[in-house]
Amino acid sequence: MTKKITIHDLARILEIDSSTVSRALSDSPRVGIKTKERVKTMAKELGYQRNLLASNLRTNKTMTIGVVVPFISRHFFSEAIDGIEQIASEKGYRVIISQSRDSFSKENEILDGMFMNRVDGLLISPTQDTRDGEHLNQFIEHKIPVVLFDRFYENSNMSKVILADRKATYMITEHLIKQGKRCIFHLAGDLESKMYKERCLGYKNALFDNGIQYKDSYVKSIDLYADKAVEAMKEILEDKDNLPDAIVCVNDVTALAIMKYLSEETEYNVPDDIAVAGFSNEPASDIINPGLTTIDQHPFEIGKTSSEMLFDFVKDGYSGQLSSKTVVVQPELIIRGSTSSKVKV
Amino acid sequence: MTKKITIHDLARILEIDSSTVSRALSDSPRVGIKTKERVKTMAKELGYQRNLLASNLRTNKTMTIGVVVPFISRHFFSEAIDGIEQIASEKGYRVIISQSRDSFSKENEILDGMFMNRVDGLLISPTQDTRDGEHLNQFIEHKIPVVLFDRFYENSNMSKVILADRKATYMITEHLIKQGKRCIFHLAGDLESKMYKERCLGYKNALFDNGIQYKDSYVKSIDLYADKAVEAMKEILEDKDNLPDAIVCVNDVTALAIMKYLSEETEYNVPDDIAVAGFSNEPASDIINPGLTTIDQHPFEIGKTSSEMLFDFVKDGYSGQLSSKTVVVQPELIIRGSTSSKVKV
DNA sequence: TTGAAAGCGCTAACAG
DNA sequence: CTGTTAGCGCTTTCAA
Repeated sequence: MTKKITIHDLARILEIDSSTVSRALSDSPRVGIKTKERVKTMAKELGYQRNLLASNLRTNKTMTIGVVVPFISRHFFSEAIDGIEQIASEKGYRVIISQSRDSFSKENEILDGMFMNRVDGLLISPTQDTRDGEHLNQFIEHKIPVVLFDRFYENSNMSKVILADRKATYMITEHLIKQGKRCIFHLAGDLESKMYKERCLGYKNALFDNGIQYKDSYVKSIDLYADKAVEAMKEILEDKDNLPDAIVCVNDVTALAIMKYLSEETEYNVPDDIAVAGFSNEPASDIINPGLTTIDQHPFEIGKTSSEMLFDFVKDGYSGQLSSKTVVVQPELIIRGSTSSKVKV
Repeated sequence: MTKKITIHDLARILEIDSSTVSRALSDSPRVGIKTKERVKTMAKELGYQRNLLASNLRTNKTMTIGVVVPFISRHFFSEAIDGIEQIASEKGYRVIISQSRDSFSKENEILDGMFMNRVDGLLISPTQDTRDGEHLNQFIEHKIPVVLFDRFYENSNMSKVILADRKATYMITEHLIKQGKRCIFHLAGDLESKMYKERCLGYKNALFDNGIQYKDSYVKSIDLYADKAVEAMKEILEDKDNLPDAIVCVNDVTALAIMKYLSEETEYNVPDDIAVAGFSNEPASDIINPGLTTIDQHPFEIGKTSSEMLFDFVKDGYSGQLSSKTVVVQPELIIRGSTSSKVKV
């Protein structure tokens, strides 16, 4: 193994001091132009690469931000990460990413790891089960900026970038009502979770505001998997006296599963008998026929925005007060054939 | 800002030496059980978190591996990363991920950064344009294990985990032939790229082995975007004397776009008039109707396998020779309605 | 079982 | 413009 070159090696060869080498390599104005060149040339020649561990230890900065998401491979998060990464790399920061797999204890481990690695900032979309910000305290205490995105817990007075979830389902539901739908069901997620609670609220509010009757049995809270969704739909369809003419799903995966089920295994037509709406605008929702009406959450923008907010804090060194900022991203209703036969496709 | 606690702080408070604290915290047998407890309790109480920068600098290990992919948000890669992350976290390693956005210069920057951060190993799926392993040399020279996955360049004698691409398109094409298709087109990617070249070869070989006639005009090489694919398809359909009865696409995105185009804007029926096959088994391909016949590349497995291979090297410290291992993952043909009306849905 | 001391590679006062 | 010196926080010999 070729021993790694250090500034001392360069210094010895060039017969100057290692501090001069260090300055030369970081383009300090306090070193002669000729020496600078000599150093840089030699550095290149020997394949010198600065040891960031040492450098970071010394400067107490890592130029690295940590990103924690439940699942990297989820469309929403991978898009958001894309946005985050773009901003970070523009600012010369590196990004380290971990997934909690929606496990609170894993999330804790990750956060400890990131703290030990001395990230300069943290972007996190907490697990479903995260009910408070206790585990983020070590960051706050040491003035390491934290920005939550997409998901957050109640009463969190931390900075965050979130979607207007309530408004989103409100928009969907209102749209369905305008289509003449009157018996609108809602396929919900875990209602203990702030996000799904909000989405459910938007749905209910829209019904209420439009004087549409609502029954508790219209809301089904399930584990958000395709098979669970189909199961729930079957149950719903069994009650012949209370058939839905529309269903607002809390995400696209379940909505798509239900559409597939309806078209392949039942006689119900989408959207005429039963309209189906999703949430997320997954790529697949534009590919199927009819297309799935859904909400675009602009994940890429959310990533960019939260990242920009973080860097504002990083730059100012949290100088101001612990000002907690909240940016609410506006959802976009994408109307496709699954709720409206007037729409082509 | 609460000053960060160090082992020296603990040492001072407990009136012992910092080296003892260090040993206690890393559970060295060379420290008394009682002291160990005292240290750990106090550490917890004060919220001590080891500074990994210092620790890593000292031990010259970071317990971190680097992962470089073209696009994080691409289904294949996010699944692969999932697999990688799983193995790494089992072994107690952290993962730092970057995307090259298929830019060779960005890839180079990333690699330099990872080297400077002293990753203990590297997993990389190079850009399209990467034609040699020059920029990986610094890792090799310093005996930092490198494993390529999915993509690789020609003549690379580095360890890698790849898909049997040629076999995959061979399987697809053969399947189409068995369906009675005779005029089979191929929508290819950049044929300078090893991977797409291989896929094209598989297609050609299958035709040849089955005595099916082949013309150069059957292969269209395009930029792999949905709109380009539709464009190419339109062109193909213009030549009424040479209409295809099947088309083998080099990925799902293009295949799905073509299916959508055919069903919405033409009279051609899929699969009876024109069968369509893709490559990747994107989630959408199972959701549309008819389903898209495609290849499952087992990205999660590829991630796991390459990660396991890397850790074998990391563990052995590259001890053996520079043995370069290659694992070829077998593709799985997923037959759906887009190529076979006998398959339900 | 514990302490003393050195040093990983780098940066940044301070001096000259 | 350059050198000297100290030290970031940790681990690890060596010595007791």
